[in-house]
Amino acid sequence: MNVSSNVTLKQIALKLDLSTMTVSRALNNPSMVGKSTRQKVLEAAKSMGYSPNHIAKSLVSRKTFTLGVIIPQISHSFFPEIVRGIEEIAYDGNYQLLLTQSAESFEKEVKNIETLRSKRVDGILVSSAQTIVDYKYYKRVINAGLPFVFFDRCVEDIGASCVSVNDRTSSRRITQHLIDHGYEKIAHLSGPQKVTIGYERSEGYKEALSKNGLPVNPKWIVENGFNEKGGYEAMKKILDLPADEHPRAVVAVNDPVAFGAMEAIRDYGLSIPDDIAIVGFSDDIRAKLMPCPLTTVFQPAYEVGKKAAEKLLKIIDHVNEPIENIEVITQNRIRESCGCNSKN
Amino acid sequence: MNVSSNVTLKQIALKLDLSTMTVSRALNNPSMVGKSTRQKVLEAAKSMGYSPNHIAKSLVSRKTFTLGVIIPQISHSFFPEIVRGIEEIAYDGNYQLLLTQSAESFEKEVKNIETLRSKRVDGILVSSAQTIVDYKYYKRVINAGLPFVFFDRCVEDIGASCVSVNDRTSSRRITQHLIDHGYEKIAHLSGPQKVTIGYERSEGYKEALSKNGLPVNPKWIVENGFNEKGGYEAMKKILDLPADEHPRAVVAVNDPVAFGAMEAIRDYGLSIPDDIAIVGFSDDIRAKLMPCPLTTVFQPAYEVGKKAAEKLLKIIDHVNEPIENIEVITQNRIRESCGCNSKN
DNA sequence: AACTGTATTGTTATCGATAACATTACCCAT
DNA sequence: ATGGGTAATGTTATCGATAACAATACAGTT
Repeated sequence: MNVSSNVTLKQIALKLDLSTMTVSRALNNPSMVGKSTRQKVLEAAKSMGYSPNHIAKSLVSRKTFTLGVIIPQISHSFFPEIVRGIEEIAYDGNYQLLLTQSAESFEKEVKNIETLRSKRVDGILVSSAQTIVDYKYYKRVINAGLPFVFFDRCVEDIGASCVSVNDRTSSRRITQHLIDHGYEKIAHLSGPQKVTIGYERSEGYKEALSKNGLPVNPKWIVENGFNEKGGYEAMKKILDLPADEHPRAVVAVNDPVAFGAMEAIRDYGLSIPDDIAIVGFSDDIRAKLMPCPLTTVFQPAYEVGKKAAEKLLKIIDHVNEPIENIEVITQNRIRESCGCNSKN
Repeated sequence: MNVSSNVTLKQIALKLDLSTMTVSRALNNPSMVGKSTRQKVLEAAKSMGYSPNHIAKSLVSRKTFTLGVIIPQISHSFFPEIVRGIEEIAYDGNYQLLLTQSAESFEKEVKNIETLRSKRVDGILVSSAQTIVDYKYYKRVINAGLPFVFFDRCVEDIGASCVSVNDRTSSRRITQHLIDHGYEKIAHLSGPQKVTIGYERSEGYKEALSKNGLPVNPKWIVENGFNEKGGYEAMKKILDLPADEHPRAVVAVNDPVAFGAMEAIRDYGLSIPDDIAIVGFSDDIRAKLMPCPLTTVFQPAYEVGKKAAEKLLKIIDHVNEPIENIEVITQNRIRESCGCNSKN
């Protein structure tokens, strides 16, 4: 039996010989209704299994208590933690989440946003796809007045707030940590420069070098994606240089790339951190389990989700909420791959 | 400017001096409308930034193209992968997901389901909270005719289909693997028996022992939650037995428990697998990185999500879709902690 | 010229709930 | 007894879209 025959106010009213208005009031504004009437209505509603039709309510109130969330892939890196944070804030404010994945496809992203708009969500949270081409599209949606907040992967100067991690300064800080160890020849396994986090982390790396008067050697900067395999190959390319051109330390754009690089270093018979030190970014759950535990940067993903949802709710509730770039601060996780805490 | 002033059919109609019906038809049933009229409507709709109001449509059609999903915690164990599977199937069928978390609280779960019902989702997918007390509540919702599918954590004999992993047979199989190694004294670090996966995995363990004529020793069965800490303490309790009562192998209810147990074993100066062999369940991303890589059971989470969503869509579309228990088959991941592939 | 058919457009009622206004009944003060 | 006030309930219109039915115009047929 799949015919969800939903009970309506009208049916309750009919049964009790009342007007629908009275029934509605008995359920929502009890003080405006006679005591005995209210009692009868409550009983009938319960026994008939009444569930208020939120759709009809939304049509009148122009409010759905629903937020749209768009992420590249829910199971990827720290998105589960971000979504957890978003959901908790939403729940506390009586909102629910329409969760969609873009799978890094701009087309899917647009289709999802269009559907969310049609469903009249009260606001949208977006971590944009890597393949994004048409910023104008976002601009139109934002100008149409839909509350909008970017998180993690932001699009700048487009009239929307953004919550992210201080990628550049974090990258600069962890690079500085290597410099403080006394290393001067420091390589960088970078991510795609079109992606914010790829670009920002590279900039942080370069800033740290310049600030300390160290030269940036183009041979030591290799861009090859965000995963283990990319890291392995990128590192190999560097290790194929003559031994006297080898760097003494490596800054990887994220932990998986660092894992790949560590394997490459071992495959070359070199040791971490004695021959080559290395640091990552993201504090992957595996980082501390590496043969030489990886020094890396921890990103408070849950906080990012919370802050993004909080900002969105503020925009929804207050007409003149300002546009902000909110940076959630990372923390270094100093382990052994940088040369600290060495067992020797 | 936060006033999302949404364009309506009426506004387009007014501007073009047409009836709303004609505008509606131009957009949805183009063949019923004159060519030049259609052209004008399409242009106006685009230039005015028209977005069809799905809320109003839903009110008439009694269909929202939205599925409710309830999970304990999105960032926990394999839920991200399950949700990814669900979302992909939903997307292909033009549905979207309202994602909610119960945080293992039955009260939250009920509140979420009530809201989802009010929002008139076309169906609900549930992985039930551990603290669930009142199965009657589910029964009422299901009897009300709302398409309903459980996944991973199921409630049986309640009139709803269920998609899960073959926990019992998987547990029996991995236990059998230890027996095939020749081990006879096999302990079990179990999970809470009220929770399906806890109970089923224990049963599988016991079945394997009985089937091979091995006695079940109550001292070797310790129940202490689902995480590392619990595993550590449970294992400690067993290792505190006189040495001649030590088991030769251990079946842990999941990988985190196994990780904790492995630490306890090492802390007792014993070696894995030479003194005590151990197996886990879930193929946690860390399993293969352990000092002695953990033999465990891989659960195809993505498949579970896909199957659950597919079943739900079938129930929504076909009145007489039967109730089914669908089991997704696991695979052993044989590594070294069981005694296989040993480096010695 | 009257008739039928088709293509195109318009009107009305509806989905379920509620805001805004209207009505009724009854109590109390003067 | 009359008027004013309040508590309780009822009526109507509305949110935006669409199903069902209605109307119009014009072409082709006999």
